[in-house]
Amino acid sequence: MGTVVGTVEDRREMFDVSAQTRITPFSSTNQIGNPVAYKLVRVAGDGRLVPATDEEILEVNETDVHSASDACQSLGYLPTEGSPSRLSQLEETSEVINLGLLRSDNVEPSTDQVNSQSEYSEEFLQKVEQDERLVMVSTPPDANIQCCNENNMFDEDQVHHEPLPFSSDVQNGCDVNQSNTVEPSSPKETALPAAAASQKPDFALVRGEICLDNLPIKALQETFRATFGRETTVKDKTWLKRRITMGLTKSFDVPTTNLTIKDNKLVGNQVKSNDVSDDVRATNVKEAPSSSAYHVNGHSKEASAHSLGVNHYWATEDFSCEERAAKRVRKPTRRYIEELSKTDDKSVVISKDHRLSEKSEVRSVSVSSGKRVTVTRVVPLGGSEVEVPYVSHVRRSRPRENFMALMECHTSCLEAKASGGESNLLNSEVVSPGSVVKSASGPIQNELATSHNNTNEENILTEADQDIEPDSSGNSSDEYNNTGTPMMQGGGLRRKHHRAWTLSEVTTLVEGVSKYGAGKWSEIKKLSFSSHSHRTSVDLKDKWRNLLRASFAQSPSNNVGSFKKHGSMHIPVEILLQVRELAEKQSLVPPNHR
DNA sequence: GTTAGGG
DNA sequence: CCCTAAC
Repeated sequence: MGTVVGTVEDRREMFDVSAQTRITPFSSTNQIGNPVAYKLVRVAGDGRLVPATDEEILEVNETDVHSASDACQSLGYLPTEGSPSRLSQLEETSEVINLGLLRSDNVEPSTDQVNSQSEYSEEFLQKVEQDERLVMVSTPPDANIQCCNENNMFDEDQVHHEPLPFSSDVQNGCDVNQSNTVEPSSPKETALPAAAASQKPDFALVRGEICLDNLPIKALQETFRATFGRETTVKDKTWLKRRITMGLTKSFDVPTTNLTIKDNKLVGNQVKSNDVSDDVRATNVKEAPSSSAYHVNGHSKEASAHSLGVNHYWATEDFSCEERAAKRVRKPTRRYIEELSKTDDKSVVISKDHRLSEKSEVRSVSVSSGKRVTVTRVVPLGGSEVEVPYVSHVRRSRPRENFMALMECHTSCLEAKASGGESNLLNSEVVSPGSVVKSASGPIQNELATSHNNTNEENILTEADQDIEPDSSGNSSDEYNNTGTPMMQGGGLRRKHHRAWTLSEVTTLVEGVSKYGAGKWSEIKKLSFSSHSHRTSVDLKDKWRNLLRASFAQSPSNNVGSFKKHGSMHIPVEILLQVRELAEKQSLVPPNHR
């Protein structure tokens, strides 16, 4: 693969984190378009990494901001002045704060960068040693496994391509690895390993797992600050870990792409949207080595794992767009979106796991080596953010209940005013919100009883009678008591208030439809159902829909007096026939005719 | 705020 | 009955 047809848009994929030893958070100190690079440092022998702290970031600032912008230019990515750069947009958009920058040394290592790098990697070593003493107490150095991920990847590369001079070094003990340097002959490779080896042979630059597990809270907080560019006062270790992990994870999300650089120029790249959208996971797991390749200066090095496990942000966006265009007229519901995002997130995690198992993971960020990454999400709560397991976020309960009750109360107020009288009813309803917490069983039985009675009585009720229907006064309080208790004894969710439609209601509805027309639900509600405080216009609509179904489901040959075979309520066939008649009539008659 | 339609 | 997009 590695075909190269690219659009300018796709150049951002150059920001493929690709094994950079740093990612670039946009810290508060350094806004938009002025990316600060910071290093992730692998701490001690176990492969754990911590992001650099602010001091270190500052150090980096001078050199790397500069080199980063160099990178942009050499890659053809121009954070156009005057208009906000893509990065800044990204920054604004979400938690995708950290978008890794492809460093220029991928293409064109300059001595400047090299120097600066070796400089501050030394500083890091010191820092690391401190950290080590601080936190690495219990972890044996030989636990250092994951840091070789990238190396393995390069190993693969070796198989497929030309041998890489430094790959063997790299594999032995996970030595310093600057594999983001594409040119093996770059001075960096000589400089850095030396520096690292002198102090800590085992020390490797980022390239693998970040283990936050054993960090003390303080360190976590610092890491947090380094990652997100802001302080945190949270002392919850778990929260911090997750938060950091998330931040880092997201920073590694970059689209899968093909991209070719030749002679320090971006020759082209290609996002085969089919490939991407087809099966992201497949791409992540296996395909990438062949699907995303960097060709630099004649050296062909596959960036596989870099762009591989990665992001679905853009990819899935395209994907879902396509899908939507194809078969959706309606906007996807929130539920749909959430479910989509859920599966998406899952796939990310899964893919990463896959890659872990394939030892080709470069950027998997897991909370600790063995443990699973918990998929969580952060929800704002009372000003602070709370992390919750990322299960379906669909609101199944009805927070709106009170609101609905009020609404209904309101409407019934109006109705009461309009029709005069019924102040008793009104009062009884208004009281109810205070008495929300009641056991559900009582009202239910009550409700059933009353509605049963109603059914019997209402057969002879006329519309005029309905104002004094026992229903009205008797049920209204029940209704609102139910409102507050959607939970049943069993703990399951139960419908808030199920009130069977009485025959009189049905007939009223039918009459209303015949008078005002189907679809004029609010009118019908207002004019015919004024006394039925509980049937909303939506209810009417739903009921009518059901009636229609019932009426058309029933064979026309049925005689009057026969009843629905099964169903909670027996709707006399004459009513069904009437419904049907109305339906047919109204479907023919233009709505405004009436 | 109402209506339509899926769930 | 509930939810929510669309109007």
